[in-house]
Amino acid sequence: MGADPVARKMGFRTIKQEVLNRIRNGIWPPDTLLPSEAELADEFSTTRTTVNRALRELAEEGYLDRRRKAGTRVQRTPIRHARLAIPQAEDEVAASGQPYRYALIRREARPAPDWLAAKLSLSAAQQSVIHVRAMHYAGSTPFQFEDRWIVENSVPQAASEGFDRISPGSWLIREVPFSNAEVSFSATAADMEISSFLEVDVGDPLFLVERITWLEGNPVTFVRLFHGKGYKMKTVY
Amino acid sequence: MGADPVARKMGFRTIKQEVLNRIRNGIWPPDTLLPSEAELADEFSTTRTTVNRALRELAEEGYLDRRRKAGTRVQRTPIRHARLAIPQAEDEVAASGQPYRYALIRREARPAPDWLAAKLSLSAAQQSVIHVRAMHYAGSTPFQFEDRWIVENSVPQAASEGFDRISPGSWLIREVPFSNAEVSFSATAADMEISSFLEVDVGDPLFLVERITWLEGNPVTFVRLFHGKGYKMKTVY
DNA sequence: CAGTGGTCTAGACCACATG
DNA sequence: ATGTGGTCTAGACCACTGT
Repeated sequence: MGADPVARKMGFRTIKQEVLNRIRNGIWPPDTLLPSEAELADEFSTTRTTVNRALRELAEEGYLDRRRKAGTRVQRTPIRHARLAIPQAEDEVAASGQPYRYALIRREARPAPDWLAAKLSLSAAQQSVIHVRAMHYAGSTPFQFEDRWIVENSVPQAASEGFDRISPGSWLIREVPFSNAEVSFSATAADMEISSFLEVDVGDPLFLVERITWLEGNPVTFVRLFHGKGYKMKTVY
Repeated sequence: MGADPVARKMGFRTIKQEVLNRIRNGIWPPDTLLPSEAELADEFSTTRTTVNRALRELAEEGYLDRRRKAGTRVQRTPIRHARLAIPQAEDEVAASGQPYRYALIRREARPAPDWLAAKLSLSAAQQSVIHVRAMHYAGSTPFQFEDRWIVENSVPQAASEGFDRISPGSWLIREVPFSNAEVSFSATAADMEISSFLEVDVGDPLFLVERITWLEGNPVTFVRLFHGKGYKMKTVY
């Protein structure tokens, strides 16, 4: 065997695959120090640029750990990441082929409650918030109950928006498209109000998505999205 | 104004930022066709390689849509993706600083029930499965109830593993580290058995992770992970 | 067919972390 | 101090796809 007699096209994809194979076959067990980029480039008869891209992507995908001077090592436990889309209710319903409908329940401007001020670390100037509750439907079926708080100081335009035709989510994505967010997923029990809107029994388990959004360090919005019975968030990795 | 008088270091990061700014400021509204890589390279006094990396990453992050010949366009609705790690219970507990404990409840080899055979599209040779139920604890607190099915034909080594000292999850990651998976997250109600193990009331909402794993097209395992009260899966994006 | 992105080459300089 | 990855340059050929 030895070197491949008919060297195949050595693209960065081929190199990624070959490196994965060597890890998989135990040639490079976890924690192994890989040869340097220069050495690999030589072995694969290619340039360091190409090797770099292959290794950089593998590191991004969780298989390798790279550090300057220290070199490239095989991760002890490959940390796999699922990539999951966080779609708007509207898009999610539309993707299922059902007609989407939005309905505002209530919109009110008011001072931020203490728990919200604490949760978002609101400054004195950010104490004025807008509370919006709304429903999203897939056809005639309740899809999602939205309970949202918007920091007026961070998005002044919200003061003049009634949210009776457009959902706060869609509106925000248009007004503040580039933001950072912290999301959490959990299970919770339906309270009386939510159960009536989602048409489930009180106490029924609901899939809950909570998200805090910032724009350049300023808190923009906190939202709780309660999903109807049977909802599953799926992904592949 | 016009051209920047003191041109700053034009790395691919700077270009990414500048492109994002132009989208954000409405200079390049959604659906806009961006200048070609060559033109941008010229504008930023850099090479096409650098521009390519900037745009490629922005496309990967969901901001741009790139097609040969068609060019690069601004996404209508930026599709944001959250990257979330799918850790082993053991790692998750350890990360919280609490002592981890594993306890096997039952392990039994048996023919696959019909629903499982259907769910995994099991062939005739894959009808023999191992059913494992186990608990994961954080200190003395129940953390996770694991209900797992392993296809014996796909992982023959499982036949001689008792799973009384090592959890099926940890064992599988060692034996079959490179697999594809389909994951779903949902909320469910605790049944009598699970509620007793997780020390919650029957009917209480539980966060449920379900995962099907394949190795080169062959079904390896199906697992349901029921998480204790108050569990939240968090991520940032 | 022609224009665009996709990728590779060959070489260089630099930042950084480790020894 | 030195080796490694991080990044950039300048140029080239190719693959795909819209016109």
